[in-house]
Parts: sequence; C-alpha cells; structure tokens
Amino acid sequence: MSAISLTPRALYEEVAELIRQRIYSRELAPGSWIDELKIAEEFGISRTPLREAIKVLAAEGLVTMKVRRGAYVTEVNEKDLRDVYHLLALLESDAAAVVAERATPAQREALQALHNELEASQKDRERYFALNEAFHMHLLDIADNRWRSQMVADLRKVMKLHRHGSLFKTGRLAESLAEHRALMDALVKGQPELARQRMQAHFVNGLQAAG
Amino acid sequence: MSAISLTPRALYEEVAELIRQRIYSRELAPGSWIDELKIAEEFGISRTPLREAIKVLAAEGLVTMKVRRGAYVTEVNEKDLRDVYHLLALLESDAAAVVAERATPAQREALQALHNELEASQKDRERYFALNEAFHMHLLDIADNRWRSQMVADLRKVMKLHRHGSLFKTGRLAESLAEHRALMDALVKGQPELARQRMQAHFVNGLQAAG
DNA sequence: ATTCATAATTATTGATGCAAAATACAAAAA
DNA sequence: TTTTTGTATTTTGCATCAATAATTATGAAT
Repeated sequence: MSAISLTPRALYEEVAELIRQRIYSRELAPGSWIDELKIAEEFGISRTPLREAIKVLAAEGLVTMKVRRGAYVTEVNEKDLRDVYHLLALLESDAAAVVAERATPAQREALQALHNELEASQKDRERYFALNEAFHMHLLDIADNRWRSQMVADLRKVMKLHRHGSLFKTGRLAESLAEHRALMDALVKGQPELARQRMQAHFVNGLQAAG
Repeated sequence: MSAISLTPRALYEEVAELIRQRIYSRELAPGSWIDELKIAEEFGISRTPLREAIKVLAAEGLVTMKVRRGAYVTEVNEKDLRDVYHLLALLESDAAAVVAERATPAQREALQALHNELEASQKDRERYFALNEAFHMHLLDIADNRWRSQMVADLRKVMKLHRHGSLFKTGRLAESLAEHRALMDALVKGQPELARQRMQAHFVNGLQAAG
C-alpha cells in the first residue's frame, strides 16, 4: 500500500523542483539554453506544464527569459553574487534582530537545538550545509514575515547558482561555526542590535570565503 | 504606416499587466476567484498564455494558487501590509544609503530634477503618486542592484493591493513632500546614514498614514 | 426528515497540433 | 573573398482538444 501525499503538488511545481536540481548540479550549466522538447521528453510530460515551471523559475531569478529565444539558465557573475549577499545580509540580519527582540522561550530553545546539531556536524560537510540552511530558514520562520521568507528563499536559490566548489575554503567551516555560536548567544540573550551585527558579520565573512 | 514596437513583449507579459490593472482597480477584488474562461474570452486569447501570466502574478505575490482550485487574488491584511512596509523601508533605506555614498554628480542631479517635479505636482494627486513612484524606482536604479530593484518592484505591487482609498489622509501629501525634501538633502550632501534614517522615517510615517 | 452515496456538471490541468518568427546556411553577386 | 539576400530548418508561442479531479445536486435508504 503506497502512501500518497496529503497535499499533492501541482505537476508544474514538481517539474520546477526537478529543473532546480539539474541547475544546482550543473547538469544545466549557467548560460546554457533550456531545450523544452528535450526536457519534456526526458520527463515524459508535455511542454505545457514544463513551460509553466520555467516561468516560475524565471520569477525566482534562476532562469532568464529571452523573447522568442526561450529560457536560459541565469549567469551569476561576481557582482551579482556580491549584490545577492548584500541583500541576504540585510534581510537576515533584520530577521535576527526581530527574533532576538520577540522570540518566545520555546522558539529560542528550538533554535538552540538546531545550533547544537550544527555543532555536532563539523565532520560531515554536506550535513553542515543542510543544517546551516535549516537554521537560517527556521530563524526566518520565527521572524514571521512571509514576504521576507519568500525573498530570502529566492535569493538563496540564486546564490546556489554560483560555483561554490571553493565556497568553503579550509578553516572556513570552523570560522562559520564560531560566528553562528556568537549569533546564537545574542539571540538567546535577547540583544537585537548585537544579533543584527553578528548576522551581518556572518555574511560579510561568508562572501569573502566565497569570492 | 503604423510603427511596431521594437521590443515586443510576449503575450503572457501583456496579459499579466492587464490583469494587474484589473486587480489594482478592484475590478478583480482581493479574495475573488479568477475565472480563466471568462478572462480569456474577454481578452480574445486562449487559456495557455493566460495561465502563464497567472503563474507570473503568483510569483509576484499578487495572486495565490490553490491546487486544483485555480487562482485567487491575494488578500492583504493589516499584518501583511505592515510586513511589506517593513521590508520596503529596509530595502529602500539601504538603497538610499548606497546612493548617498556612491552616486555620481549627474545621478544626483537627475534625482533632484525628479524631486523638483514632485514639488511642482502638489495639486494633482494622481500625478504626485506617479512621480513619487518614479523617484523611488529611479533611486533604486542608481543603487544598481537588480535583485533589490526586482524585490522592491514586487513588494510595491503587493502594497497596492491594499485598499488605499484613505492612503493619503489630509495633510499627508505635504508631510510626505517634506520628508522627501529632507531625504533629497541627505542624498545630495552625500550622507549615507542620514539618508538611510530619513528614508526609514518616510516609510514609518507612510505606514501610519495608510493604516 | 436527514444523511450518505452516486452521478452529473463544472473547472482545472495536461497533451497535441499548427503557425509565426528567428537563426543558420547556402548561393549569388560585387 | 566577402557580403548580402533568400530559403530552409528549428523553436517558440498560441490555440484547441482531452482527461482528471472536485463540487454540487439528486435520489434512496434508514
């Protein structure tokens, strides 16, 4: 007996997610043209839901539409990466200040628990990345502004477009963890401006490590 | 001989714009269902480009998709409006700081020219609105971060969803103009933090006038 | 009379077909 | 040899058509 999803996503959403994966994995490289016919055939679907999926990805900034030329994977240059980091720093540091100001004890504990998992995942690079993302998104959830959460999610997708083979140079992971620890400290102690500054610093350092 | 557009927009873009207008004019009211068949017939187009347009609007936050239920005009409650204003304040005040820091003399003059037009448009409410929007978007252009410009444009669309019959209560227009003047002063004098504060204040006051 | 089940209607979602537009390639002329 | 023009191929974009899912209405049974 196979369990079916309680909230079945629309096909175009599923397809959008599959294409995202192909983009992140560089199977669809930045700047490359997206062949509708080829992809539709590979997925075993028609072009209609595929085209709708591509429109969604275009709105997210992952692909760029050219009139009568089709869709291309967005190329993210160094300036784009700086610009995206700048906005993520602005939005997430603001969220951190809000959380430090208004989070309930239970919410602070939930964040602390996520942070503890992060501390324990130093060996596993992939796991660290996943938990790091989870921490940041959970903090946004607590900050409780759906528009900001959506924008940050979109910006993070664009950020992933950039080659991050060397995103974490040696030693950066430990450094990142230390910054997280400092941020966590400001969050649990309820110091908004300190939390803002430390989240800001976390992104400034993150960009330097990425560039 | 009729001139044709040099950069013809795709039909789905045109349709998206037409639907935006219907939403802003309350012809399509918040919470109401969007009847694809009806709209397609009225526009004399098929449902394919219409559905692509709706996906774009959904990504902007103007409409909300429900699985197997179709599209609905997004309902913006008081909290949503506060959240959107909060983000606009954050993003645009940051842009103001960047402009105060890095704008060229020519760019400052262009902004000053737009501001002067604003000063001259006190009598015409509609014109003031349009010029105000133009000023803000031009400032973003100068700040030169395409991701931020896109986000602000989307947020402003959502902001317009809210009933703003009483958006500008009596006296608010003159007040708004005074704030603009103060902001302009900080911009031309190249004082980033002051410009940031004044843009922030402009939005805080704007929200109070809207709520 | 009320509730549950089934059927019918309605609307969304997906597939296919066709026309228009853009590019690439080839041929001809300068 | 190079440039320009014309043709053919490729691909987007729009429309029509089919099927799937959901809601509502109707009927039967308790």
